[in-house]
Amino acid sequence: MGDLLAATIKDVAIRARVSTASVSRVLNGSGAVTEPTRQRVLRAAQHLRYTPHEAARSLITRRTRTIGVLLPDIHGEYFSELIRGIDRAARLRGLHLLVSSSHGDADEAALALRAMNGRVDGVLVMSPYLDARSLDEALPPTLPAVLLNTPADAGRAPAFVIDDFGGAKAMVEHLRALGYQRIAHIAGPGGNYESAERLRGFQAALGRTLAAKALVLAGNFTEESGYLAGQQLAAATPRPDAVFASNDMMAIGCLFALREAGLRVPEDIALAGFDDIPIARYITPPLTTVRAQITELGRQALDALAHAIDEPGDGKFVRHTLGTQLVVRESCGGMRADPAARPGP
Amino acid sequence: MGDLLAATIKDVAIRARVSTASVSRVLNGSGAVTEPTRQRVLRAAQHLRYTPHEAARSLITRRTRTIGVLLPDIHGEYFSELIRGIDRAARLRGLHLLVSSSHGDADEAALALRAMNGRVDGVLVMSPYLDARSLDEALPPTLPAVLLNTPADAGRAPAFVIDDFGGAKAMVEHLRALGYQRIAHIAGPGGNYESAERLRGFQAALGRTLAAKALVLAGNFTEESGYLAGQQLAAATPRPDAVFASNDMMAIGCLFALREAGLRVPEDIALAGFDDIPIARYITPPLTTVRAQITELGRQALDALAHAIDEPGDGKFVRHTLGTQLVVRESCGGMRADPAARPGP
DNA sequence: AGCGAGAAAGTAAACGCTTACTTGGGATGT
DNA sequence: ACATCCCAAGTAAGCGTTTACTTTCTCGCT
Repeated sequence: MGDLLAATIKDVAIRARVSTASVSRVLNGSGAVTEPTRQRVLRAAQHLRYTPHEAARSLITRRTRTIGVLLPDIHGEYFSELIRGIDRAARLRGLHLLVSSSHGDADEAALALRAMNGRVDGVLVMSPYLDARSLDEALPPTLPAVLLNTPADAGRAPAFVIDDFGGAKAMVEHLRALGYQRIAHIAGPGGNYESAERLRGFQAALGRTLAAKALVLAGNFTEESGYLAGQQLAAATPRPDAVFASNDMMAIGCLFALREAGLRVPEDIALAGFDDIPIARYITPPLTTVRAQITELGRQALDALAHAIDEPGDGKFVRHTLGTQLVVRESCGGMRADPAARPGP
Repeated sequence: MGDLLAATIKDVAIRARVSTASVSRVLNGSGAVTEPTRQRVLRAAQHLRYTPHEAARSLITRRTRTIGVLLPDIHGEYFSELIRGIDRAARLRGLHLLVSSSHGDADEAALALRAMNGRVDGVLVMSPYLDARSLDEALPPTLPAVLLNTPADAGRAPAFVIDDFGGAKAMVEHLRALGYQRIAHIAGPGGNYESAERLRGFQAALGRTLAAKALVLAGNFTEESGYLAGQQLAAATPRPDAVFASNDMMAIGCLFALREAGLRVPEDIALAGFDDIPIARYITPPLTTVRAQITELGRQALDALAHAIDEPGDGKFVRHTLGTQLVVRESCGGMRADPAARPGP
């Protein structure tokens, strides 16, 4: 009796000498069954190593217990922290994750989204590039969704966003309070919502006149783009006395370039980042940054999605903003006591 | 009227005034259809925003076009690089990824594996903790699988492993060649295959007598455990003159502890890691490490799995070993010219 | 003893799709 | 003009589940 094909509920039913309905009832704990029947079914199922075929099950129950996760092309620790938060929350609820990452443009994202039809009960979409219309078009109208770090006008679903504006503003205000005068910015990719918000925070903290003449370099959130920007900064005249990078990765790349150019951080030039990825505290000097609770963002978003799936038509498409926290370390000079600034037990 | 429920093939058929069979034929490009029919169907489908229900489709085709990815609790860039490699290769083949990460023990992994039945065409399992028997038990016997960094005796499926032993050995030999005498090791978690192999490589390079008295500290691949180990190392007498950490994350944590203890790297103590995660080149001093092509590992594994799915019963459960490469940077003193050692454009 | 209530188990109809098989013509060959 | 072949399109079975509905008993009650 080779088990070339996996056992089905029918096989179990035959072996246990009951109907498939009873097998189903036993396995799902629904309906009433006598103990002897229960035992027979359980034994048969175990013997055949039976596992229900999920596709068949979800066809009839209209539930896949899977949620789709659509991510842009994000790198490194930001990515892993986010997934970690989502994965944990999902596991807690017994949900599976269908992950599709590395989406450059809206078309790719829309395609991936369509392909998820019938595979997922809802989607978590991180689409810093998509505006409301593209999203509405891409999302099947029935599909519960939760948006992450998405522009404000994308009102088709609840959204969770990091307070990029507030965090950036606080950071730049901190730098100004420390006495830095010429603060430059390494921006994230164009058209990206988070990037834009952080830039806006940067400018808001500087005020109209200062912002107008501030040096803003283009980047794309990778270490490498930070490195390139760092080279330009080191060569600029007049040289800025502080740099606020739009994320930690770029700050780290920048740090490397600055050091190569013979500049000391923070003595010659202060450096700050955004995200507080785990590595930030381990570089030299430890990086002053804005803590964004990425794992928490993932967790909350998944919880909200799970809720939206269980209670459809709750209708309130609230936009939740997760606060940030200034983490002062040594890369900007003004070191203060801060429990988060040191690693360790 | 309202599209409370997503449109089905039937709706399309009715609207196009053809049978569902014809709709299916048009949409899948199978069978012959006249151009007028084709057009009608296409128009109807578009108008209804029809997307086939994947669960139904895979129920009959017995293909899900999805592969399961089972990962242990790995962190940071190792994780994201691996996923990136897998995701890219999957996208190229039009495959979806059902990801389940953060599995501590074998039981959890087995559970996750079972839950994937009927959802995936095959699985990619990274199970540095699982031995052959547990795996055989957990894996549905019919399910194509590819193993990642798994102990050698797990012969149920093809495996892709990093040459942890060779890489570690080469690194320690390099350290010895540089003249270091008392080389310590920060090990990875117990029971982990990679950890064990790297330790074995460390010992092999030292030779029996030296290995017997070498300082080996326990770690678990996190920065924090590296930090703790670093504190112990700084306090040890006699203090080692070099440390080989089982991965880069721990090396980075260790670096931080050493520096806190007032030690200079590499002058007072040399430091080396393993993996060459992207960040390794950006810390100070840039970390000498062993490059493991993690992205490539993911890519090759996925390709092999796709092949195993398309051509079942190919039967050759080969074990592929991916070579490593010594990346000499500054953390061990003996700086040499090496293109990989510097970042840049 | 007879009857109804309830519990346990079975029957069969979906779920949305693909596909082997059948049907119905029009074109072709003689 | 009639048989033959083929192509386009339709019919319906079946993928593995769940579940509403039905059947069959066993009890308890009068």
